[in-house]
Amino acid sequence: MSDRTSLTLKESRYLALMYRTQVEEGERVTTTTLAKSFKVNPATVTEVLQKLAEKGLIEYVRYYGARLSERGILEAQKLLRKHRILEVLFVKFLRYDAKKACEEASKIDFYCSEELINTICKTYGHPEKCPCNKKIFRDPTCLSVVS
Amino acid sequence: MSDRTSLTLKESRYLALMYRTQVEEGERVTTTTLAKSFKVNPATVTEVLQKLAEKGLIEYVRYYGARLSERGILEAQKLLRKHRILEVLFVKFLRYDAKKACEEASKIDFYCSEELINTICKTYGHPEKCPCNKKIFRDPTCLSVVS
DNA sequence: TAAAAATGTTTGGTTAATCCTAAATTTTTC
DNA sequence: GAAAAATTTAGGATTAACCAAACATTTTTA
Repeated sequence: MSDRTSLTLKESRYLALMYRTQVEEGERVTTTTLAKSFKVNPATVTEVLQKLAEKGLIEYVRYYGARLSERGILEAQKLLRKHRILEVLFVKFLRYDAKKACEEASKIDFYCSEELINTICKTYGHPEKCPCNKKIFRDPTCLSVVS
Repeated sequence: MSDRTSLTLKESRYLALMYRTQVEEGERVTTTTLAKSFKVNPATVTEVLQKLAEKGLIEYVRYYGARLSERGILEAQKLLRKHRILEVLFVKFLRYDAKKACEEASKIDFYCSEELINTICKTYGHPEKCPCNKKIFRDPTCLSVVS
């Protein structure tokens, strides 16, 4: 059986989307919204939300909606950090445009280690914004500068 | 249901290992060998081999062993190409040592698009060897040079 | 060469992640 | 407050991975 706390790919996608709606856009996260975004049946969303609540990543109120917990926010930021650092790499190093960079980042962000991401981050001098100008979150362990 | 031909992560790992034993070391691939390598029960290996045979990627003879088919060889080379190109990137760009580069590449190789890999390949002038000196296979569609 | 040992397969499970439909429940809206 | 809309529950299905134990085959060895 898997950790009672580790995230699956889909779960992490839910968190990231919830982060963008709740924190970056200040809107309530509803089941229907998520269902539409992920093109799944609302019943599926409910299931995932319950799982995320069990794992302590969201506070979930039946028939109302969900809100990221402290830990949920941190997890979402971790994924978004990975995603955005990869975007920086793809734009700067491979000269991809922002859209393509985003697409390719989406395929691997979840699987990249934090260590790898931090190395890239250092290489680019700890960038603060991704190519589409969104904030890149700090990782407190990612501070030194490449000599 | 998934494609009758597409590969899962584990299946692709089996192919890559079979490639290394069969093609690069000229040895027979046995169920036990695979079971030990992947630390799984032999019964699990048999299952995967049957699946790979169904998908036309290996020729599988009960009680004897398996041998990669033409298509299996191509698939294995695709994955190994991705893996090795990533190693080049991590060693040259991030100054990782070969071992660390291999570890990090293993986490994402399967998920990287061929297009991404080809862009990296071009950027490094179509390298022919990975940091541990193994051959990097050519992708016929990866020919042009970055201007 | 026959029995023992090693190897490999089959059978019959388990678990986890995703997803669905239909029915039931709750909330919202008119 | 009743109908409409949103959400959840109940009950399933599928697929990927895995395992143990029983069985089959091949190989070794005495």
